[in-house]
Parts: sequence; structure tokens; C-alpha cells
Amino acid sequence: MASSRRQYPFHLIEPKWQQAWDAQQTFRAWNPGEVLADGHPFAKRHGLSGKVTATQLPKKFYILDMFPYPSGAGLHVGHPEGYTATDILARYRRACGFNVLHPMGWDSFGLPAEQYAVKTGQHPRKTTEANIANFTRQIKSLGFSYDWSREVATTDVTYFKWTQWIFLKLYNSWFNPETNRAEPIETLEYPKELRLISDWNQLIYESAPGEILSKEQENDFKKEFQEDWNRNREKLRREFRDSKRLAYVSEAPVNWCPELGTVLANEEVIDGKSEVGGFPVIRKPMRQWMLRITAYAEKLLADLDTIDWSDSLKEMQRNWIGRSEGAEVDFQIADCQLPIADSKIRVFTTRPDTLFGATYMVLAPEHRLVDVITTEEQLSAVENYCEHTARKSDLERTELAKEKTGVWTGAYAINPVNGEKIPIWIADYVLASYGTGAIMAVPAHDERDFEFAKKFSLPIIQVVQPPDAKTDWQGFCENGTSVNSGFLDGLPTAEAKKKITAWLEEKALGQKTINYKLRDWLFSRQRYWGEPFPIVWKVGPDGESYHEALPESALPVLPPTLEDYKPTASGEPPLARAKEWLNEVPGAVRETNTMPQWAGSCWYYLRYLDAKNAGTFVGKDAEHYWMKSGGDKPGVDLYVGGTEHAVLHLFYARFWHKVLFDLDLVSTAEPFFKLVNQGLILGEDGQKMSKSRGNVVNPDDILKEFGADAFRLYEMFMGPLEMSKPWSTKGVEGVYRFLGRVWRLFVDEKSETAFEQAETTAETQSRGELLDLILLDGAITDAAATPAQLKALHACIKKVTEDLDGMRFNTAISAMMVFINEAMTWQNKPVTVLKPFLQLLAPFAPHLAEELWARLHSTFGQIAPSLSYAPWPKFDPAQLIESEIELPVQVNGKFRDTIKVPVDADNTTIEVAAKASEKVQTFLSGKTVKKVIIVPKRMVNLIVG
RNA sequence: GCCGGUGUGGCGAAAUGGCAGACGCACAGGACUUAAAAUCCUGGGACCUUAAACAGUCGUGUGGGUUCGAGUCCCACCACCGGCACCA
Repeated sequence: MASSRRQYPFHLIEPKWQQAWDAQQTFRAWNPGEVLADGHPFAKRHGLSGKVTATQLPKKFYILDMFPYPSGAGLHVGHPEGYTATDILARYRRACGFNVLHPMGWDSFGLPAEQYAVKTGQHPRKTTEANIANFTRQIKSLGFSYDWSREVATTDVTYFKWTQWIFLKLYNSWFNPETNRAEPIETLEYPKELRLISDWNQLIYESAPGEILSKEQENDFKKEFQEDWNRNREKLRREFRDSKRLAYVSEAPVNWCPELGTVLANEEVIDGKSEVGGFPVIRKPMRQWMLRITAYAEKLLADLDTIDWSDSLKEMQRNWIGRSEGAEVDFQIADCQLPIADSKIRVFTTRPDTLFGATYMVLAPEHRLVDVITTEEQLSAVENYCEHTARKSDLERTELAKEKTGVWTGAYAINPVNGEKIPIWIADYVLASYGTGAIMAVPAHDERDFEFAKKFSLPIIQVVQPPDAKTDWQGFCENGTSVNSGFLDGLPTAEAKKKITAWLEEKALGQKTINYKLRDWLFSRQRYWGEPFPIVWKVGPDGESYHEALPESALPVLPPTLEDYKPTASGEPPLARAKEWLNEVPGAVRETNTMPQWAGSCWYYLRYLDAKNAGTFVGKDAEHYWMKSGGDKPGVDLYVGGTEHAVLHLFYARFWHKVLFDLDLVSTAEPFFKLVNQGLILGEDGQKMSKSRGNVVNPDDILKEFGADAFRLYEMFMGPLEMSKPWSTKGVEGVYRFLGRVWRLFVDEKSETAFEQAETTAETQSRGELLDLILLDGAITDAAATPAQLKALHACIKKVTEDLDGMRFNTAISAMMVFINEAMTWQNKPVTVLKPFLQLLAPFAPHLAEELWARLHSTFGQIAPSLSYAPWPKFDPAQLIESEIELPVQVNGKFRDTIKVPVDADNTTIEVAAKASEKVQTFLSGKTVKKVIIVPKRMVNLIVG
């Protein structure tokens, strides 16, 4: 493939500068309190030395990439798209004088390494390390300006120790609805009967009000109470406490894949089958760790308004949270002999105004009361139905959505507004997990209820009149006016909702409620290659087991060494195989689940701030400087990554961050101020890149043939960052040619020929020195620039600067192409024009720019200041001002000609000039000019009739 | 079904309501070369006229509208991509 002649010796230039940046730690970012390296270009630029304080440091700019999972397949061309965009901006911001934090790391826990371990017995750490090494090589070969001293990997013990530590924080916190924030579990108030024995007098008074006890009686009471306490209350207190923690245990149905012998996350299940292997997945209840993310639903929703994310992304998160306002209403079960708690069915509805139209009720098949209310005659039918639906997966339930199914329980409920007896059905179109798991069915004004009612011939009563009389009221689900609704009649929907809700509250039949689709986060996986929980299980005096957190001093909890990484035959996680490890803590057994891959990525952006800190997850000063006090924007200034993480990662990370914020461990409510999703890069055929399609492009191949600068430039030139766009290797050649033209603008052609000849015969080792054979073009001088040259330069500065601010990389590159196309025609090339141009090019093609920058300086006997920290060129508008401008002339709105007029010409002059144009005259002849529209400096339009 | 995004030459794309197609790819012609590659120069939306050009007409998914003027703003629709999907 690489047969054609190189445009320029990138194969020597790129490694040369990558090594130089590495050796000088050019891109090292400095924290407050750190001692700057002597002579570091950052120190020179900002006139700093020695130990720096937060106030001495310039403004921070935190620019972050979503760190990759280091897969065995290596980098694909999609990764460098976002990485290049952020790198360009990082370099640009450095030139603008910011203290830029631009780190990289590895989301290295994950299933592939584990599955490889199951197959081969190779420890996942080995696979992971090899993959990280390969990713590092590939990423470094692209010349990104990462501060590698801050590299983190979620699988590093020094990292996941703090992931476990944060888990302990979650475990040891509860969400206080009164203060509306997470608090240490110690602030939890227990119900009266569970309070600690802190005040005997109070206790004695409460158990025997009005009595005065003798000393003896009091002692007896204390003894008895203490014994009773020891028997029961400690356990009850613990259960109460555990039920409030942000990390808690529940029995939840999970996606169990018998074939793989593991539980899968929802996102790993596609169409009811495992993403890997395509094996069937069934629902199975298992003991699981959950995180109480639902407590943060409102904050996660409200704070979206404070961050600069795309509307579509915010919308996805809003949908995920699924907030809906409505009311809960209690329906009395008719002819009911049950205890009070069981005698009512509570429903959630967003349309309480339609209550008069409720003609039946539906319970989810899993609803608690199904067994209780079903009548003798209906028993077998109901049992049958429940059993049938239980066997269906979620997918089957929705797939069969077109055809509603259900069965009558034989029972009735009383509609609280009109006392009507309405039948209670069960149907799987009602989900147990949303709302109360029961609904009031209003078939006239709900599509699903309407369908169901038609199928089972249930009554349909109109209670909403559509605003347009022609609209059919049957199945009308929007807002209208209440009818057939007693005291609501005539009210528009919004008001009817308010009135009925107030009425229900007054009668204690219901209340206004807010419901969320969001569920708590299932946080445990039955895997080996994840963070072990810092949790042990103990057995209480009653023989029941309970969980307990390990102390911070027990961190990190390391995973055991195993021979076999498969889950046990009984379906227990692989960690259960390590008998010794399991029983390491005296009197306790370790938790054998591990955390999901999302755990590590929930806080890595914080670890970067202070990656080496052994004493805490992130130092306070570093956190405060980078996240809050040091810059214009709170949190990460710019976060770039793919849409595939639009909900999960970005949602989970926001949640953790908010908990840490509540616990006073971070200083902002949101982690990522601005977020941009880069678009997908498709294959050359316009299809998604995939091995099976055979359209995958390997960056290594492109780099080898065209170099890193061309690769970077092409990825940015393809189109707007956020769009999906197809790859074109021909397109790479185009920008590669552009870089070649830049090179030829600067170098002497004869010397390059000499270099090429020398290179073919040279030893490999000495090839780097051969670069010295290449000389600068003699036309480059320190002569003054012409106005035309300055105009070309400043037009370019303006466009590139504006486009970088707006992240329009493709048009910035085209502006540089325009400059080069013009500069190629110059006989004299003033150094004062070429230097600023190289600065503009530097963020995009840093290796080539550095090389030429160094040559320009050395040729003119100067020592080159670091290009990476050279102040960004200033645009001078004076250089673009012209004495004459071209104006388009339209006749009746159609373009006919252009005229040249002085830039400050008045309207009369312009009108005369426009009418004088020959081409225009042909359209004016025989007609009168009725109106002249002149937009200063833009155009002229003559209206004729 | 709902939500979001995108529709512009052969292709990737560009255009604060003001000369549509900058820049690049591919293509064609020319220069250089023994030749090729590389490089440099030139051309190019469609149609119609023409020896050629000039001029002209049409042209930004479709149909309307606002405006002196619309790729851009408004209304309705179509297609493709992404997300959600019985959430009461």
C-alpha cells in the first residue's frame, strides 16, 4: 500500500516530537501546592517558579475524554475522533493562557477479560495490562497532549480502593427528605420504639405514664428493657437503618443467563438474549445490592437546567427519570371482610379528572392483593393467568402488547366519587413496578384501557369533551372539558385535576403524587473482574444473616486468586470459589458479588485531579481548584464522548457526584458543565463499522501511511464533530496533501531531494539526524509583510479562532487550506506571517508545526519558545479593512451583477453605481425603478415594475 | 406510537435572511517526465442556446406561507438515522 512517495518525513518528525514532549513533560498540569519544574514552559509562560498557590495559577480549564475500555481489538477510528477534538481544544486553551487539565485513563474492569479468563485460565489482570499497553501505544502515537502523570486505571488497587471507599460512603449514608440531601447514617432518627436508651426517664415515662417508680422498680425496668433490647431491638434498629441506606440489599429479579452462568446487566441483554453469544436470558429473583438513585430523581432532573448539554441528551435523561405528576386514589374493595390495610386498592393516575369515567380496575398480576381478593369461582382462571405471565420475559410481555390479555378476579371495588361498583381485573399491561401496580381504567380516555375494554366488553363512559366538537371522544386522551363528572362538569382538564385532587385530599381518599419511571440502580454483578464489595455477612442470634460494612482500614478489599473464573454450579458468583478468602474476616463471610463496570467510571474524573493521592480519593485543594474556584465554569469545562453513554454512565456519575456533594466531599452539584457527543464514524460504505461487514478501519494502518497529523486533521475535516459521517481513506489523502503543501511552503526542495536520497542509503539509527539535511526555503525572510499577506493571515486567525471557540474544526481547517493555497503563490514569505500561521496549525497538526516552528527560529538565530505555550495570535481587524468592496446587485430579488464601491459609499452613490451596471441595465430597460433596498456593506436590490 | 436529529453537486461538506455549493475527495483537460507516480495549472450543479463563450431558465427532500429577498423563518407532509416504548 505505502508505495507512493511521502509528502513529508512525518515518520521521523512525529516520533521526534512525541519523545521531546515526553522528556520535557510539556503537558504536565500543575496543582495548587505543587513545585513547578525548573524551566518548564508553563512556568516560563506565566512567570511562575517554585511552589504555586491556587491564586498564582492561571485559570483552569478541565477538558476530559470519556476514558476507553481497553479491549483486545485495540483502538478503532471512532476513539480518536473525540480525543482529537479535545486535544485541539486543550492545546488551544494552553496557548490562550489557561492551566489545562487533559488526562487519560482506563475503564479496565469488564466482561471480555473475564470471559477470556474463563476460557483460557489467564488472569484478567494480565489480559487487561496487555490491552492497556496496546491502547497506550496507539494513543501516544497520535500525539495527544495528555498529562500522563495522572493516568488512572479502574483496575489499579490504588484506584479501586477509593471506589470501595465511596461505596462505604453510600452504604453509610441515607437520604434525609427534610434536608433534601444525603447525610451520614448517624443522623438517622429512629421511630420511637427503636430509639436508643439515651434517656431512661423518657422511656420509663413512655412505658408507664403517670406512675412514679421506686429505685428498685426502676432497676428492674432497666434490666428487663435491656434484655428485651438485646433480644429484639438491635435487630429491628439494624433493619430500619439498612432500609434507609443509599446502598441496600433487595431481592430483585435479574437477568440470569444459564448458558453463560452469570447475571447480565439490562444493557447486556438484547431482545431477550445475551449480547455475547445470543443465549436465552431468564428473569430470576436473587439477592442484590441496590443504590438508592431514586432519592435523587428530582435533583437529577432539576439540575439538568444548570448544565450546558445538548437538548436531545437532556431529553433522554428526562425521559429516563420519567417524572409524572398525578394523584394516588384509594378504591375501597366491595363487600370486604379484610383488615383495613388490605381493604383498599391504591392506584396512581395522571388524570384524576377522569375519575368519574373509571369503569373497572386493573391490578398487575404480581400485585399483593391478587391472592386476597380473587373469588372462589375465578381462582383457577386467575392462578392460570398469573402463572402464564410469570413465565413470560419482559420482552414477550411487550411484544405481545398488541393483543391485550387479562382475567376478572371476581371482586369489585367502589369508585370513591360516585359509589359505583366496578369490577377488578388483572392484566399484564399493568406493570407491578410502576406507580402502585394498580390502575383505575378509564377506557373512554386512555388508549390501553380503551383497547382492553373493547376486547372484554367493559363499559365506556365519556367524561372528557374534546375542544373540537368534531373529534371523537372515544379514545380521546388529551385535555378537554369535563362532562358526566358531577361537580367537575364544565371545567377544563387542568382545573378539573386541581379540584378533584383537593376534594380527594379533603376526604382522605387520595393525594397529589409525583411518580418516576426511574428505578433504583441494581449495583451487583456475579462476576470475578470487578471491585469486591467491602461488605461481610454475619449471622445474628436468631440465625438470620445480616450485612456489615468493613472499616475503612480494611480497604482495599482485593479479589482472591482463582484457578477457575466460572460461577459455581449452583449459580453463585466466582468469588464464592475462594474458600479461604471468603472466611478471612473472623466470624463473618465476605460478600461474593462484585460491582458493575459503571462503578469505576462514576468518579474517575475526580481521581485525575489528584491521581497519586494515597491519603484520600481526591485532595480538597486540588478538587476545589479544578472543579470550582480555578476557572469560569464549575466542574469539567468540556466532556466529550459517544452517545452510547447518554443515559447510563452520565446518569450514574451525576448521582454519585451529588451524593459526594451532599456529604461535603466535592464542591459542585454537577460534575460535567459542558458535554458534547461526537458522532459515529461509519464505514466507507456508509454502514456502521463492524467486523462482520468487513468495513473496519484500523488507525495503525492509516498512521503508518499518512502519519498522525494527517489522521488527526482528517478526523476533524470530515464534518461537524457531532454528526455521524462515513470514513474515506481518499479524504485522508486530501488533508495529507495539504500538510505536504504546508511542508513545501517552508522547505527548500533541493535539500529535501538530497535528504531523500541520503535516507534510502542510511542506517536506521541515524535517520533522525538526516532531518538536518533539510533546509528552509530561501524565500522565507524577515522582510516586512505586504498588506495582502497580512490580510490572508488575519482572515485566517479570525476564522480559526472563532471556529475553535465554536468547535467547528472542519471549517477552521478549510480556512487554513485557503491560507496555504494563497501563500503558495508568494515569492517572498515573511517569517512574521509564517510563525503565527504555524501557531494556528499547531493544535491540529502539532508535530509538523513544532518541527517547522523550531526550524524557523533556528534559521533566524533564535531559540524557539515552546510552541505549546506560545501566546495565541491576536486577530487585528485593521488588517482586513479594504477601501473598496464588492456588492451584489439584485433586480427584483434576483442576482444580476456585482459592483465595486468605496467601503464608506453612501446610498446614493451605491444606487447610481448599481443602475450604471451594464448587466443590470438590460433588466431595467423599459421599466421604472419603484424601490431601492440597500443593506449597507451587504447588497443592493432594485425593485422594478 | 412518542421524543430528538438530519435531508444541499458523483461523494464528505460550506453558507449572521442577502452572489448556493467555500474547502476537500473523485473526475476531466493541460504542464513537467522517455514513461508513470508525485507535483503544478485549468475546468466543472442541471437544463437550454452556442463552433465556443456570453446571456437565459431551473436548482438546497415535498407542498404551501412570510419577506424586496428563504438552504436559512413559519405551517403541513415525506424519507433516513438515533433514543424510548403498555410508565396509567
